[in-house]
Amino acid sequence: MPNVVTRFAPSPTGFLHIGGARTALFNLLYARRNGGKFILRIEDTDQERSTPEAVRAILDGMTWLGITWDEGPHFQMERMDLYRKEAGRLLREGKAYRCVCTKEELDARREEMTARKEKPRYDGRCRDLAPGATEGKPSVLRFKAPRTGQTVVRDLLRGDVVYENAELDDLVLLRTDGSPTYNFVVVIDDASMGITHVLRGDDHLNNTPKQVLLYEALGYPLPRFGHFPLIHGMEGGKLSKRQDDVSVMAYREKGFLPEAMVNYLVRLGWGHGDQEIFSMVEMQDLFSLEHVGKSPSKFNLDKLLHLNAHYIKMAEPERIANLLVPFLAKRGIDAKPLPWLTAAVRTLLERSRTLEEMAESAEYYFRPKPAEPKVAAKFLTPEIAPVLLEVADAFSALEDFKADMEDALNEVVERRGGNLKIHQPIRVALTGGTASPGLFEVMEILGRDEVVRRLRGAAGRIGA
RNA sequence: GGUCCCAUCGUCUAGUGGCCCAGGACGCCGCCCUCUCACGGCGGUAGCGAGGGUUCGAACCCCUCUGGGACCGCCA
Repeated sequence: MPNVVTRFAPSPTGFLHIGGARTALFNLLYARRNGGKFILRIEDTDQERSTPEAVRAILDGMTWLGITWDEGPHFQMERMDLYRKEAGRLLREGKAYRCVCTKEELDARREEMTARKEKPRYDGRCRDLAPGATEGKPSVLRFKAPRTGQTVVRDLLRGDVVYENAELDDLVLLRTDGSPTYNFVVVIDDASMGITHVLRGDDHLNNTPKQVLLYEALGYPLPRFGHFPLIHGMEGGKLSKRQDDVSVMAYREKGFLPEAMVNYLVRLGWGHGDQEIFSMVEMQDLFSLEHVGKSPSKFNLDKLLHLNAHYIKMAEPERIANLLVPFLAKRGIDAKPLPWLTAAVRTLLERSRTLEEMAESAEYYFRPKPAEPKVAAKFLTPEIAPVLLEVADAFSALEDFKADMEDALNEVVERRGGNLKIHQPIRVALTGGTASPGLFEVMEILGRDEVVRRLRGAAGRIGA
């Protein structure tokens, strides 16, 4: 048995969330760093909201990011017998009780308490009902939590957090339909799977004392807990679907590389001196809980973009060419990952922050792109038209276009007096824009005939 | 409203009592490189939330305030 076992336990009710991905990553890294095991568990006790598509989405997202698990995925729905058995045990031992309060009654009481500015919670009125009193009525099983004393959560990141038991609730263990609730199954699962370190988001900190009490009631050994801060949206507050892309896969679709994503995520809340760039292997070697921050961090797209640009620059052009194909397809360009595409990609590597940007830039390699009227008016002037034609003629006479195009162009410039500004007009004629890779690189990719064709086409449009 | 957590440049962070009149990165600005854009190089901008302590000495320790956040469900 490894001395460290961590887990990621998402509920399959949507896509893999940015925050969830980081939680998974931290758990993976902590396990790896300590020679431990990382388990994936799907928390699907909420049958209303859980879907197989969401399970798929979570698995896909993790796989894409390279967050691999050693065991699982386990599904809670397959472990029902265990939960029922443990629930029965608590009931027999007098550590849980049947509660016949209806949802409506509970809601009404909660509202009253809120109106009185009290902390809304269960008042415990079914706690000491006579044994037969709940017979035949629909009921839930509640945990009989201690009313006095304190529960201490020993948190790896926050130190000891003390809760008054009087503040804690008699939480529901089994619903009316007999299905178990989150706080109950999470304890049973973590214990039965031998989880040694429960590392999760801050939003669970206030659940933890309730779970600690359950561990004690069930007679399980306590794991270590660690709660790290949440990731906030760009405008502050929770990540919101309106303002932020919360789904990991949305970033894949926008043309982010998984290694950029993971690198960005690991730096959100964790640091290692001044280092900014981390490979998965480095993270696994260096990660430690002591260097995880305690305050929430805001998601910052600019920095992600910068990291993505970095990784695109560093990547193998062949790989990027392959990844680029679907992005080109989205723009109606049917490109196979040919050597030619790789050559084109090579020219775009250091001027693209995402694959989407690269696909956009690459358009002129595949089809002529007309210049914007303003750009055309500035660079494709009537005076320049004959020069364009002259350059086209000079090019079309070349045997070895690649080797001689620069000289040929210079000769034309010399003939015209030497200080002719011809590069930008040619760039505009060829690419439709004023920004592109080096002119001669672009021309090499396009090839002599296409260059001549576009030059003549542009000159012709000036006349018209 | 109650309970709990948190607080260094706009943002991500380094910093665990003297090495810090606070370092790196993103962004932004300027310069250099240059056929454009980008890359790269160089330089700059900007911060310890406030007030009290403790100490010879505080970004680091304590208290109060302020601000932000989480949770309070038969959701997870």
